[in-house]
Amino acid sequence: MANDKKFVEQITPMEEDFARWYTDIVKKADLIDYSSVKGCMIIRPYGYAIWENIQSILDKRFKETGVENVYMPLFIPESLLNKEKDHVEGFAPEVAWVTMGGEEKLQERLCVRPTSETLFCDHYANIIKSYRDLPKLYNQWCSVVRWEKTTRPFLRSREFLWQEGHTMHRTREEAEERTVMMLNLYADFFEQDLGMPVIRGKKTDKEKFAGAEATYTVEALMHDGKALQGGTSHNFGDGFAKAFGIQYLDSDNKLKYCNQTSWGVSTRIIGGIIMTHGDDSGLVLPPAVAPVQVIIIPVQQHKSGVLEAAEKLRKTLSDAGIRVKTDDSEQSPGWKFAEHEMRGVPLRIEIGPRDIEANSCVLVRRDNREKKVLPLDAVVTAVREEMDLLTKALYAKALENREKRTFQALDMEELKKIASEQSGYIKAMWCGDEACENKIKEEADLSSRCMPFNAESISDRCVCCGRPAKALVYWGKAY
RNA sequence: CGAGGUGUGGCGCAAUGGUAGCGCGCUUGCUUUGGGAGCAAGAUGCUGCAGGUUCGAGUCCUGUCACUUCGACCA
Repeated sequence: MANDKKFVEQITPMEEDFARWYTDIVKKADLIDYSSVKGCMIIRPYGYAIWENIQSILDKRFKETGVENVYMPLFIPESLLNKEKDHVEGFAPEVAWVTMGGEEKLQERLCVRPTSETLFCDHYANIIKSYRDLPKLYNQWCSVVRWEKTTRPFLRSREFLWQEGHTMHRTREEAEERTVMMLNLYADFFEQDLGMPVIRGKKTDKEKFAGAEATYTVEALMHDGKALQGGTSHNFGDGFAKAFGIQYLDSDNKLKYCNQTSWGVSTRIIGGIIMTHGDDSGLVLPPAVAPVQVIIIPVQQHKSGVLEAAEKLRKTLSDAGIRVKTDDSEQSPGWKFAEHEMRGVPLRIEIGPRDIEANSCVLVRRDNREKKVLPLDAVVTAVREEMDLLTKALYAKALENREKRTFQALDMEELKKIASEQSGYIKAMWCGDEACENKIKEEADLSSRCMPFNAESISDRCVCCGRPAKALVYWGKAY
């Protein structure tokens, strides 16, 4: 029965319009608000708390590998940005410039960082002298600006929050090792904490980072079959080092160029979480990053003892390190159920007179709405267990979606046919020639997502030109 | 940046060029409370912004800004 009230609060069903479903969720779950500058979003407390959780998990793991946090300036002088040719060409079309200081025109215009390679390099050139100074493992949490034409909350905004790690190494091998290490760190985070299966692989030259020798990526597939680049890790070799003169005196008394990496993930992850796990009732958050992991809903809270029992339960869970809140607002229980489901809270506990009498409570999971009656003294263990099961269930469901949406093609006809009829990944062999990549983009509207590590071979011919194939590529449409 | 769509109380919408209205939400009171509760009484508006046409503009025209969809470009 769609009474009016329910109808008004409803979000657009995914199947009807995925894009609207997405914007409904970011707005109605109070993740963001639009600001007065196009493409710059206000990340509201509930949305920012998700980011804080992502930050704290990753930051801890970075540091476990020896990484130190630093802060670089917001501005990059034009001359500095221009030092590495591929890099400028890659970013020039989308940088914002500061040309005035107060009322006076600046001698040299400054760009608002779109990424900070150049700043890190400039600094590293000053502080690295000897092999004893290496490696340098720096990271910064900051925002960057890229003047995008079309913008979407979390997925593409003109200013976005991210972390960018920049490391300097003695050898190419050591840099490569770091590049892969960070990619795997991201992949584990996506899979184990966020319940998002990813494909680890290498970007083609066309898709790699401006100035990089190799770009590795973790690619996730969204519910609608579009791909999302979750995080990237780049091996720069000594390209930037040569452009910026970053040299060290090695133990053999020879002056050598450093080898460099960079790696990053952004608030785009939040968009990925929404589009991977969300459903028609709203957001579904993986417990690892959910601002509230358990919401307690007192039932018949005006009756004596109910709020007290809820508070006791809240304290027990909170003391066990679980992020928990009680909703003791005046709304009806049914309203609260729907509200917290919309906000993606992973677990709900209902407690009312019936439960109190039986010394129990009702635990409900967000993903499948399964209810369990629990004795009060078993709550902590049960909550931990259910959070774990829920993350695994999210992963399994997302993996199922990806498998359902992964196809393969042996020739162009097949590729185009699948691309026009289906939405997802298409596996196909590739000769390595950018001309074929461009042709696939033009004719099938697909971009190369990545060349997975340890890929199988489904043919020895390029899907496009029929020449001998060099790699298996996952093709798709991306956010 | 190209083509479309939309801007009206907090939210969702309505109003042949002629007194801006409805639903939700909000406030107050009572009754309710295990899946978006009920009744009653209230409050809330420089119609995105700037010009123009007109006796009169939410409505027509021009410009501008924002959001949005689809393309081209990108984390």
